Amino acid sequence: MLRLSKLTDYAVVVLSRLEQDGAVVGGRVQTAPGLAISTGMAEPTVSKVLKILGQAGLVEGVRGARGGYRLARPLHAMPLAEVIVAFDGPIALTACVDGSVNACETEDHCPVRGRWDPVNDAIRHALSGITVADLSTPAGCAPMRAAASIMNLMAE
Amino acid sequence: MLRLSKLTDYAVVVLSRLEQDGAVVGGRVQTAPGLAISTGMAEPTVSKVLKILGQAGLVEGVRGARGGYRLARPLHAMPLAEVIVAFDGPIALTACVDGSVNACETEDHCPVRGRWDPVNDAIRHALSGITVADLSTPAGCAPMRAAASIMNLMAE
DNA sequence: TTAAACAGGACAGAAAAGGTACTATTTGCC
DNA sequence: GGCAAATAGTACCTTTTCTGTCCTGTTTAA
Repeated sequence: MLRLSKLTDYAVVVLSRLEQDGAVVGGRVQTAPGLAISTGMAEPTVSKVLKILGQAGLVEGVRGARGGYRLARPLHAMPLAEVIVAFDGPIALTACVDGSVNACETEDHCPVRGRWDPVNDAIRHALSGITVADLSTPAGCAPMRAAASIMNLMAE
Repeated sequence: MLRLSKLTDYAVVVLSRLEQDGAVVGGRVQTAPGLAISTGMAEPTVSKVLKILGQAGLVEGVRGARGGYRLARPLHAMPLAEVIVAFDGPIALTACVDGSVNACETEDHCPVRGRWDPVNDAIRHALSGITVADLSTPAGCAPMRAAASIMNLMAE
């Protein structure tokens, strides 16, 4: 139906892990290699996720030796929509969107112009109440080999 | 953010056009070539859209000479979600969601597993109130700079 | 000075989407 | 009965996008 990037899912995992590791606001930092190990994901992939999260202002990167990442905000103050936007970009309903403005000029038949906006708004509204904290499990959750599983799933 | 197939958009156009042409329940039928002309889309593409809509039970195909398509239901009784499902499949937020339950045997380790469900539900709920009729405009439709705007949004 | 770690960009392989073409089947009409 | 129109289904090729990885540069604690 609607597709999210896998990186978005990874991001939630990484963010959850950061919180579990105490890499929170004002806390100590966690390195990308460390997160790669604890999440079971490949290190370059974790790095990529963290870089994007950093650009989005969701995590704070500390450079240099003894550097790493920590959450820029508590997860419960981090709207899921921000994560999605960071990885998937703003709502993009393909279609009339595809260049060729001139091709569309001749078509005053198209009854759909701009009509997806209510849908987009509805989805944004639906997402507005959800934070990353709502997607991360409580403490009891053990480290995840899941990443490997996820990759297997991807393989299909 | 969230991506829909182009065909989904085409479908809304075609459905709207069918209604405009009076190809409604119990009405006359409209042919795929005819719809291609009136919508400005390529004929094979229109055919593809109509076939899928037919399989989804949203339009009724009449075979043979003088055949064509008509709406299986009024647009206001046609949830947009059904159209989306027909073209984009059920909600599939990354890996864990679609199929292959057994591949995720270590599911109790995955902090995210099943956690996207609330998101999916929220989106489904948001869409549940929207019908195709809500997306089809009355006759005098404005040209599309809106599409260009959307495109710019996407581009970033 | 060195090493650890982030930052940024670039790239090849893989997957999916988009569009098209071809064939088979059905059915109204002469 | 035959022809033509139109849907139904399938398969294919091209293009685009995604994914994951690598490389180089920059920063900074020890």
